[in-house]
Amino acid sequence: MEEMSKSYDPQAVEPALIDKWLAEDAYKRRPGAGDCTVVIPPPNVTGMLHMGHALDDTIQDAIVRRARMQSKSTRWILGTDHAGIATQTKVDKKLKSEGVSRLEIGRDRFVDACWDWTHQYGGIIVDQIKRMGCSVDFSDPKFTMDPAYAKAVRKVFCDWYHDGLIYRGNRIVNWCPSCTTAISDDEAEYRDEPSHLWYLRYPLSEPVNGQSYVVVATTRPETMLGDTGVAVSPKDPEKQAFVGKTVVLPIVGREIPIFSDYHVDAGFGTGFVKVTPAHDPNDYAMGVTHNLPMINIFDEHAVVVEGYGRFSGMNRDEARKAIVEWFDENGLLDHIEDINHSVMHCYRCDSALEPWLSEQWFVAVDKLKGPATEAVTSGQVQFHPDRWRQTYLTWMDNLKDWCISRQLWWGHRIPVFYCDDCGWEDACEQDVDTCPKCGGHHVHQDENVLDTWFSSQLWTFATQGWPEHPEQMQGHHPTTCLVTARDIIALWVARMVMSSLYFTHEIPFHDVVIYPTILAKDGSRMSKSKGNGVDPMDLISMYGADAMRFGLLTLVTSNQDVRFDADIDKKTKKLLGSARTENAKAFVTKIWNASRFVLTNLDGYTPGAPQALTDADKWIFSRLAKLCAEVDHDLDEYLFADLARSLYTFFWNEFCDWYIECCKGALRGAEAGEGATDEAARARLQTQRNLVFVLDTALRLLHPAMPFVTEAIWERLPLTPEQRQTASGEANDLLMLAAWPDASKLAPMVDERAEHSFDLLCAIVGRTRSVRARYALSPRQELAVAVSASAQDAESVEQLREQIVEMGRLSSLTVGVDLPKPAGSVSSLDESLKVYVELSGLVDFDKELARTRKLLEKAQRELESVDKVLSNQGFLAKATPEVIADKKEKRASIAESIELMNAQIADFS
RNA sequence: GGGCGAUUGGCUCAGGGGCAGAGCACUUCCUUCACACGGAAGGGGUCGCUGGUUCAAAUCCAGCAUCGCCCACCA
Repeated sequence: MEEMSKSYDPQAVEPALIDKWLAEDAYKRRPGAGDCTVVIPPPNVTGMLHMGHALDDTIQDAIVRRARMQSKSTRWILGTDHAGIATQTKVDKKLKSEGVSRLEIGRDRFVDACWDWTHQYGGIIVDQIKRMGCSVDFSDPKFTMDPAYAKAVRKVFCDWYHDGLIYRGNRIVNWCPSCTTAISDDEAEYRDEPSHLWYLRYPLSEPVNGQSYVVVATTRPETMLGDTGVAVSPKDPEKQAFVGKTVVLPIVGREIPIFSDYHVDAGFGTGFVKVTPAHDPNDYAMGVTHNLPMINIFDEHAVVVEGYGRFSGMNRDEARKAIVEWFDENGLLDHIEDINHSVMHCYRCDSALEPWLSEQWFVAVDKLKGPATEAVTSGQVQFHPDRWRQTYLTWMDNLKDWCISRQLWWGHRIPVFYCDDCGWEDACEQDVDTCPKCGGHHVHQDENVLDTWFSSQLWTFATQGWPEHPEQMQGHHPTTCLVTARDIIALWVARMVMSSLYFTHEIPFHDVVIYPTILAKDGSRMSKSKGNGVDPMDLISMYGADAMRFGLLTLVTSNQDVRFDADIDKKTKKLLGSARTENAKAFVTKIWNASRFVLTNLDGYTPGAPQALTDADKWIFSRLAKLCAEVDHDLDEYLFADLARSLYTFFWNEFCDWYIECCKGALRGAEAGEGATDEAARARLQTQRNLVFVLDTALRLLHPAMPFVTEAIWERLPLTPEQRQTASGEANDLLMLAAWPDASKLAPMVDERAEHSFDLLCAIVGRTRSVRARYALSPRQELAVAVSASAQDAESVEQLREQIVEMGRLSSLTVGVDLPKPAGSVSSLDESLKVYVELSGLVDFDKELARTRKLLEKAQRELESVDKVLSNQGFLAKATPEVIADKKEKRASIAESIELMNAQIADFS
């Protein structure tokens, strides 16, 4: 076995292990007892891995790695999303930089360019996922535009179309004039912008109550060209006289009616609202109710269409300026107010969206939302943390029909075919070129493509052979869990539940794990434009993948967002470091070094079962058994911060700080050469076996969080082939496939008595260290210690005598029941022991005297406060017996401590 | 407007009726043969504010303040 290098270099070890795992086919889907199926939330092909992905994938890997070690049937499906708008935007930009527009090259060549882009960049994120150590099935990646996937998408569309769930309609949609596509409500972003409220005068056809005009307030003066009415509130008595009258629309000269509608808020503006049904969702609703004409004044680029004189051909901003000027010049501009106006923006290109009347495809949701609600209220689908259930249910409750058409070229084209000759129309799973009705050949397909979420909603089953090979889903659907971010609970999670229930009659997953959003250190969202984003690959190159993963897991609490502590150079935007990840890196190094210590102390080792020789062994076994149960619990409940904390505390603060130190004596014992006895040699061997056992088990438990360093060490452990077997008993030499520790088998090792004994050791050793530090004694200064204890505790201390003397650097250790205070000793109460450290001649007792008096005062104050509680009748009557007993015990301990201090003061005075 | 979260040491965060915690940073000591990416010992907090419930509140409840997120609306 290769020697362990003095320092651990993740940059060398990690890539080599990835190659090894892949070469040995360890990532492949595995048969087994029990199932663990996870689909990776498909990142956009255009993307680079960001912190959200890194966290998402780390969580999934931890889940999958444990399941694999348990020899469950694991299937972790990899894939990417074609991301319609995102990809089209990038390809558009690329073409533009080459001096071509997509309109010039046409649809087919543009789609080819998108495929080229996909092939060129789709692999980047997959490589990054691989570098993180994610044990996803790289051999069978999915893509939402794969031919098989496309078939699934098409079947879903056709079935819903024929079942009457998909329909076409004229609707106001959020139109992006730059992407020239409809954007769903969920994809639009509101942003407050300083703007104005323009008060415009609309002349009445005939005066009303002596008034010759009404004043309307608008933030969009340019849309007045399309006005077909003026509305007032039915609750506004003063305005009722105007209802039924008409105004003459300036510029256009159209006579339009004044009517009353509940949409109008009498208190806003003047109480008169201009109504533009083709360019505002509310006005559209009023237009439908009142049968108003819907006049579209903009083309797809938000440029004023023909027929409006000099205003035609102007874009929105030009038209606004020109129209306001016109009103001003003609004395119809009443006044202008400043206002903060929230404007919808395209979440991709950030252009202001235009409410625009157009023909779109919709999914009717009334039949889908009931079952999808039921799946969650019944607990079949569970959210972790549970509170996200409410987000899901609220959204489901308010759900409106879903606009699924997008005016893009990149995506699944809507499979509806039209016959130009006879007007036939149908959704078809196969392309059609001859009309089945009239036999004509003038058949064309709908130009629109589907919303990206329409295809990704099928992700759990379309990636598993549905609909052509349903047997592939057998035993792997519903999937185990979906790990994702909270901002797509509605966009994606909810839609997966709806479509899965409809088409597979199953929920898509049992558990939905929502992790906190990672914010920058200042609490703002990480974003490219702000330059405050952290690239996970930078973290990996600075600290290694294990450290990044572990650091990320410590962040996964039930919070809804967390700040990542990375410092970024403001000028260069370079990552300077992250304390959290740095600490995780130190932990990786600690694991390496502790293991190196164990492995370099194995001379004469032969494998054998662990067996406790001392309370120290019993203690660490007990702690290990508890850790194992804790780790299982944390993974079962998706409590990753707790998982990381448990592992860290056990390995560093218990195993390294105390147990290994405790073992050093026994390991050295037999090295004394000729003097070594058989007994010392036996103790040494058993200590080695115990160390290997604890280390081996700990590495297995650490593996899902930190796969690399644990695998690198484990291959060097002197284990038998049986010990290396998989959980199902197959031969194996990878930790990744080795059997997961069985908590129920370790449970008998829990030993509360031994844990108490070991606490006594820590107390005595800790006290001597503390005394040395206080009096600036050399760490090498040996001290004589006396301990007064109960009979049982005295026995425990005797049991650990060797370890205490060694670790505490004692010249002598006297143990007894009711032992008197040795002269010249400093005393203290630690745990249930009175510890006397003899310091005659070593220190200045005046100093100690002053310190003791101060402590005594504090203890007396404490005693008073405890006595106050204990004399409180309410407390005695209502507190639980345990709490009262604890309090009494505390009082006794303070009293004892005071007694000790008094004795000490008497001694030193 | 509706909902949710946060507010605990200088920083990033745990905890969740009965002794206030971790990591980083800070102070002192230690290069002793696993580890200075280390060890040991320390200092540092009125748990956002105001009330209430309770024998007991950092923890539960109400209100307030600040920060943030989601949903809806915005002529």
